[in-house]
Amino acid sequence: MPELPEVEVVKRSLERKIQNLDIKKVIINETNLRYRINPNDFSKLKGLKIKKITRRSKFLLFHFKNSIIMLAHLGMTGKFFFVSQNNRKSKTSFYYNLNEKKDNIHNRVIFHFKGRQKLIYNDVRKFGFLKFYNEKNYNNSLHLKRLGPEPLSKNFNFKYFKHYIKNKNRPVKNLLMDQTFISGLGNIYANEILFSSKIKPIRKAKNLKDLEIKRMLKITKNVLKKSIMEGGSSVKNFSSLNGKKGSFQQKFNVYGKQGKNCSNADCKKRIIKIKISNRATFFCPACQKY
DNA sequence: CGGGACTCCTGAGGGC
DNA sequence: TGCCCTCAGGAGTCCC
Repeated sequence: MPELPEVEVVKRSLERKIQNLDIKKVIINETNLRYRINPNDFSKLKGLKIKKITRRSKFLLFHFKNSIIMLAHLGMTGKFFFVSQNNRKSKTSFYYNLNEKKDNIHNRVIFHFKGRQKLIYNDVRKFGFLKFYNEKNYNNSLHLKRLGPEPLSKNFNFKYFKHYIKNKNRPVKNLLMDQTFISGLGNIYANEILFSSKIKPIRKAKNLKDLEIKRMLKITKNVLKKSIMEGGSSVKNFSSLNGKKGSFQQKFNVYGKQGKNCSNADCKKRIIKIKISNRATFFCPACQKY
């Protein structure tokens, strides 16, 4: 799933390519994404340049001329591709084997630029969306206004964390996935952060000790930074294009590893899988005992 | 108001 | 081989 590091990587690689290109036309193959597409929004883009792309949490913001902002969310399976003149598809996003012919079925929106380049929004499951705002109102949008701090910002700190968890009976894993507490984590990183922090996913948030909070803060930031540097953990090894499922999972310590040996060398236990709030949760019963 | 349950969607994978 | 079932889950909405 695209989480903060993957979205950040997409942002960086896309921006280099499409900044200052002029939109010639936009072809919409599917209007029924997470939110129904209004083709009029896209026809207004004709002749406009993309000034810049920014990221907030897992959202991408395309800043066009005329103060138009397109808010994009990749959902589960959303991907952007940039296709240049030589027609070589440039992967800016991840995960699936891009057997191109077959995958073209899922090209939902295609932005054509002057000069024959294209930006393709591809999304198998249609959980993602493209929605329009302007420079004045986007921050108050339904999607952005309630978001918690960026994990890598200094606003995500001990004081904030400690204050927030007071009286919170929820499992700490739910807390990590709660976008109003911290924005940008999803199921994979929540599982991995708890493993590295040696904290049991069902632990009640309010019972976390100060030292554990400090450990989690540090690990959260480190895991995300490292993953961005490596091009997004879940993208790792994907560039070979073989799309073998195991190739991206091998980076993980617990996610999808139920029944496998714990990756800590001195631990003999196997990773187990449970459900928390109906979400798959993986942990080592020995390393994450409390 | 907090938080759990449900919902959208399609393809992969397992069982028989 | 093919059919059917379950699972994957971000995040908005509903409801207790």
